[in-house]
Amino acid sequence: MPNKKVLDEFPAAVNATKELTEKQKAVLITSIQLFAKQGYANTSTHQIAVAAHQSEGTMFKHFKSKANILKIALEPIIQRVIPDVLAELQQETLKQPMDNLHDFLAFFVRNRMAFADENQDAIKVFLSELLYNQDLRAEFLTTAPENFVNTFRTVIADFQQRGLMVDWPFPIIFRHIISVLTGYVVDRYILFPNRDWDDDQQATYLIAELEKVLSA
Amino acid sequence: MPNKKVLDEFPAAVNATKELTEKQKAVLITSIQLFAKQGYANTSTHQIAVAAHQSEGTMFKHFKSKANILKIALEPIIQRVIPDVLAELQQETLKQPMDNLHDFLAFFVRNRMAFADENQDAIKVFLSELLYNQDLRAEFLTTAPENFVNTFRTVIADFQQRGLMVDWPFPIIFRHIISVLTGYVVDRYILFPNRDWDDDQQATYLIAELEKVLSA
Amino acid sequence: MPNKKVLDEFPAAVNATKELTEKQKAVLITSIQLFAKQGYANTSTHQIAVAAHQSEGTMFKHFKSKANILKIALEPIIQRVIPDVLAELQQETLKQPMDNLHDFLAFFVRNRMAFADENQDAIKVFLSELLYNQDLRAEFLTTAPENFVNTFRTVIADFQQRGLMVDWPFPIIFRHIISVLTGYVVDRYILFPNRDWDDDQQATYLIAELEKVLSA
Amino acid sequence: MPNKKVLDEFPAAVNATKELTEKQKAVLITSIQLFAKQGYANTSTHQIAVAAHQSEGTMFKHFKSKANILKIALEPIIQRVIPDVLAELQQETLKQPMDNLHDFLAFFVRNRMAFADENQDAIKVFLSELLYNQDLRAEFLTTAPENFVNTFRTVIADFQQRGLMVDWPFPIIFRHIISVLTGYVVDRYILFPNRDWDDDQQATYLIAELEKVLSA
DNA sequence: TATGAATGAGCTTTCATTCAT
DNA sequence: GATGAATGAAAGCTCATTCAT
Repeated sequence: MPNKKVLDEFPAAVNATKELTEKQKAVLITSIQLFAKQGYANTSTHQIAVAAHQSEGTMFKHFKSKANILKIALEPIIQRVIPDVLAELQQETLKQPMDNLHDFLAFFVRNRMAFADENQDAIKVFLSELLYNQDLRAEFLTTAPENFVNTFRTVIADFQQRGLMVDWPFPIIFRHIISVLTGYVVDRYILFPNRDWDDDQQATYLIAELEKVLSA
Repeated sequence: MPNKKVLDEFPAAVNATKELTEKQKAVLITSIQLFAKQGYANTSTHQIAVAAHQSEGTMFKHFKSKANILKIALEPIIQRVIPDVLAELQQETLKQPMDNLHDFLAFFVRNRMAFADENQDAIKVFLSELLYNQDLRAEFLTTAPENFVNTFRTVIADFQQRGLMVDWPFPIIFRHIISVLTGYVVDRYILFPNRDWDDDQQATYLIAELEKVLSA
Repeated sequence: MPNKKVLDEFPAAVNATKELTEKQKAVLITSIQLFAKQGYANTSTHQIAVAAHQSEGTMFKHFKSKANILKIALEPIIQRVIPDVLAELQQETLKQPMDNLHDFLAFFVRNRMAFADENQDAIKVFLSELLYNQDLRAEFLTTAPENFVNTFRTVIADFQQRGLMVDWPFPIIFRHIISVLTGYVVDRYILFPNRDWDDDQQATYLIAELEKVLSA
Repeated sequence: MPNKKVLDEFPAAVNATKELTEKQKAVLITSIQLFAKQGYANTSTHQIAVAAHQSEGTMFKHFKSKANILKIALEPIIQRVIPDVLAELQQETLKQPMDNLHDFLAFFVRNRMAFADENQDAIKVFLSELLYNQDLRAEFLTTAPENFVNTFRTVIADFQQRGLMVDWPFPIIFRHIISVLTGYVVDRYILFPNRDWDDDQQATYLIAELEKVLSA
C-alpha cells in the first residue's frame, strides 16, 4: 500500500480550504499512479476517469483541467517534504537531545527514506514534471525556499556554529544532501525497483556517505 | 552555441554507418533543443520540421518516426558519456602519471563538467525520457554496463587495491559519484541556469565532496 | 430508398448487443453508400462524418476505426443472406408444400433478387472487399459455412434424395447457383444499373437457367 | 510461373505502338503481382519501384501516374480475352470441323481455363478494379463490345441458326456463360486457391453445366 | 537521361474540454 | 449536480508526384 500516506495527507494539506469527496480523492490517487506508470502526457483524462470510477464531466467540474489535477495531486509532496520531517524531528528530540551530526543524519536519512517509500509514485511524477511543467516549477521554486530551504538553512547553520559540520557554503551542502538522497531514490524506486534491496544496509551507507562529507 | 559538441560528435557516433546531410543534422539538433525547452511529448513533428527548415515528409522518410528522431539524437549521449572521458584520460596520463585520487577526481570532474556544458540540452532530454520511455531505457540499461559501468568498475577497483579509495561496494561508490555529478548538472543547467555560476569554484567543491567520501 | 432494408435489419442483427442511435445508423448507411460509389479506400472518414452530420471524434468513439465501420456495416449482409430466405421459405411452405424443384427455384430466385435490390450498395462493397480485406474474408469464410453453406447442403441433399435434382457433388451445384445469381447481380446493379431492366423477365430466365441445369 | 503469358503478350499487345524495355515490363508485371496480393489502393508506387528495381522518377517519366501503370498493365487482359480464343479456335477448326455444341464448349472452356490459370493475378485485379475505377470501366465497356461481345454474338447466333442452341436472347446466354466461368475462376483462384483442385474434373463439370443450359 | 530526395496535402486517430440532458 | 456524448483541432505519418542534380 505504497500510496497510503499520500491519501492520508490530503486532509491535512488540502481539506483546510476544500472538502474532498472520496471520489475526488480517488481521482488524485489514480492520477498519480497512472502518471507514475505511463507519464503525464501519455495518460488521458478518460483513462483517469475510468480508473477512478468517475465521469469525465464531474472530474472537470471539480478539477477544471488535466494540468490542475496534476497540480493538486502533487501539492502534498511539495508542501510536506520538510514539514513532516520537522514535526517528527521535534518529537524525536523531546525523547533525547540530538547533539551530534551522526544522530541527526541517521534520523533524517531514515525519515526521508520512509517518506520516499510511501510516496514513490508522487515523487517520480514530481521529478519528471519539474523538468518541463512551468507552472509546477514556478510554484515549487517559490514555495520551497519558505518551508523547505530556509528551515534547512537554520539547521545547517546551527551545526556549523557548534563546529559539528564542515564550513562550506549552504548551497553546496544543501545540494550535496539532496543529490545523495535523490540519487538513492532514483536508483531504488525508478531505475531498479525490482532488485533485491536491503534497506537497512542502504541507510547505513547513505548515512556514512553524508557523514564523511559533512563532518567538520 | 551550446550544442556544438553534440553536432561534432555525430560524425564519430553515427556517420560510421550513415551519412547525415546538413539538414538531417539540423533536424536532430533542433529536436533536442525543442525537446529540452518543451518536452518530447509537447513538441510536434510539424514544429520540428519548420524549425529545421525541412518538410515533414522528408523528415519521416529519413527518421521513420518521432520516437526514432529522439533515439538517434540521444545516441551520442548514451554512447559517449564514458568513452570520451577515457580517451582524454589516456592522453592526460601520458603527460603525467596519475597516482593519487585527487588528481583523478579533479580530471574526471572537470572533464564531465565540460561534457555537461556542451550537451546540456541532450542531457536534460535524456534524463527526462529515461523515466517513461521504455525503449530508450532498455537501450541504455543494456548499453551502459558494457561501455560505462564496467569501465568504471575497473578504475574503482584499481584505486581500492592500491589502498587509495574506501573499501565500499562498487554500486554504492558508483551511485555516489553519479548522484553528486548529476545533482550539480540539474542544479546548474535545469533548475537555475540563469544564476551567476562560478564554474571553477563549483569544480573545487565537487572534487572536495567526492574526495572526502571516497578517500580511504 | 434502396437501403431501407439494410437499416431495418440493423435492429435484428446488431441491436441485440448494442443500441444504435439514429446518427450511428446514419454513419453506417452513409458509409455503405460512399463505399459503394467510390470504394472503401477512396472514402475518407472525414467525408463520412460530414455526410452523416457527425463529428469525426464521435464517430471514432463509437466505431473505433474505419475498418470497424465497414465491418459493422456489412455484418447484416454476412449474417442475413441465408437466414432471411430460410425464414421466409418456412412461411411459404406453410401455405403450400413445395414438392418440386421449379417452385423452390422460383421462390429462391425471386426472394434473393428482392434482397439484392434492397441491399445493392452493401453487396457491391461486400464483393469488392472480399478480395483484399483479410479480416472480412476470414469472418465470412468462418461464418458462411455454419449459417449458409450447411443449410444449403441440406436442402440440396433433400432434393437429390427425392430424385428431383441432378446427382452432382454439392460444391459444383452450390457454385453454379451462386455464380448465376451473382452474375445477374453484377450485371444488373454494378455494370449496367441504368439499363431498362424487366425484372420479371430476368427472374423467368434465371429460374429457367437453374432448372435446366439442376433438374435430374 | 503463372504470369509468363502476361509478359509474353506485352509485345503483341503494346509493342506495336510503344517499345517497352525490360525494366518497364518488370514494372508492369510487378505491379500486377502486388495489386493482386494487396489491392491497388494498398500498394504504393515506392513499393512497386523497389520490387521492379526501378527508380520512382524513371517509373513516373514513363508511366506518368499510378493509375496509368494499372491501365497499361491490364490492357493485355482487356484486349486479349477473346482474340486469343478466336485465333486458337481457327487453328482448331482447321484440324477438324466443330459442328456440335459440346465440342465447341469443351474447346472454349478448356481454353479459357488455361487463360485464367496463366493470368490469375491480372484477372483478380481486373475484376476488383472494374467495380470502382471509372476510367478502366469506361475503356472496358467501350472496347469489349467490339472485339468481344460482337464476336461472341456471331458465334452464338450461328449455333442458334443451326438449331444447336436454345433460342434465348443473346444477353441472357452471354451472361450465363460469363457467370459460370467467372464463378469458377473466383472459386478456384481467389477464394480457395489452396484447395486440392482437379482441373480436369472441373472442366468436365463446367462443360456439362453449360451444355445442359445451352443445348436446344 | 536517370535518379531518389523533397514536397505538402491528406489520411486516420486521439484527446482535453464542453454541453445538453 | 452528475453524466457521458459530442466536438474539432491537432497529432503522427503516408504517398503520389515533382524536380534538382
